[in-house]
Amino acid sequence: MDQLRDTLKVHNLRTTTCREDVLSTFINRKNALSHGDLEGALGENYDRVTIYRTLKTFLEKGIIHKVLDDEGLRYALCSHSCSEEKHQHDHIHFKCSSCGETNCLENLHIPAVHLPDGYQPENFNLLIQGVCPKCN
Amino acid sequence: MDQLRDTLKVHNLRTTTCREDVLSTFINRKNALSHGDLEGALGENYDRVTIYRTLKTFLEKGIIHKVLDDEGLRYALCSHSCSEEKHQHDHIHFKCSSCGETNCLENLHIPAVHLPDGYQPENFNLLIQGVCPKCN
DNA sequence: AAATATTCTGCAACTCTGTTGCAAGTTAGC
DNA sequence: GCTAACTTGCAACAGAGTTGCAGAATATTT
Repeated sequence: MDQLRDTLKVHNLRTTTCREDVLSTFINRKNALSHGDLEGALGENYDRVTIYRTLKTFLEKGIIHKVLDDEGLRYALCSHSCSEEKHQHDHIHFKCSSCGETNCLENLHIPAVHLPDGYQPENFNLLIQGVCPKCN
Repeated sequence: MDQLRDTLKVHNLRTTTCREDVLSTFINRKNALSHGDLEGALGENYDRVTIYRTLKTFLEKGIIHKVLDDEGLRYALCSHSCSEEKHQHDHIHFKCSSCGETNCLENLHIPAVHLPDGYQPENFNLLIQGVCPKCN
């Protein structure tokens, strides 16, 4: 897929099979993935450390973003072009307590919150846990 | 402090110095604490494992709740009486990117969100990162 | 197409976080 | 005070994440 290479190029990253594979794993599975998920999917081909570093690089370049979770950290693709300079996310994350999948609800935005004086918000993260449509 | 003993008793927990100390640490510092914070404060008196188990117990009994965070897990006191059966939290967490403290904004509630059909929400967690009044 | 500079990868080693089993110590209730 | 039930500390382990370094791969220049 040339699209993978393009994405990497746009973010000034060299094309390597590991990066292509990690990226395409994010694209194919659509939910948020942990390092462990990726290691499970690609671990035979790449070293643990390489996967960690790939995630870190993607994070810095704005290709993926962190998804907080009761039981750890996951990552999901940034939909709108985030950059090295600024991540901009205001969508909601939903974690299913039945199947365990976490997904970005791209269409739902976090409602505005009026903070008391003195608080300067920069970054919002809303996680909703419950049962997803598939498991319902 | 008898209040500490009372709190423990209410939740059917035996009075031990470790539990009293952990509880009073949460009461004195008012922000959310990680296991590491507690180990720093009490680590010379108690074993790491004991602190872990104390946190786990408090969590199950509804004395503290989890606070999600970019860089790990913290815990904070439940203000309204949560129980073993049900935790009920709808307040907002604010993490200061300058001093690193995370606090519960007890007075601010998470705004209602209208989820698409099929999603059954059970649990909300909103983390706002930015600069707090102290660091502003 | 070859040489070079730059960047990535794998390995080894390590740190930090969190868990489990078990024996010894402590608490609460009688 | 005695007993049953619970809690703690220790040791050992599992998992998550990081760092340094040498060798391999990529992009670039000629």
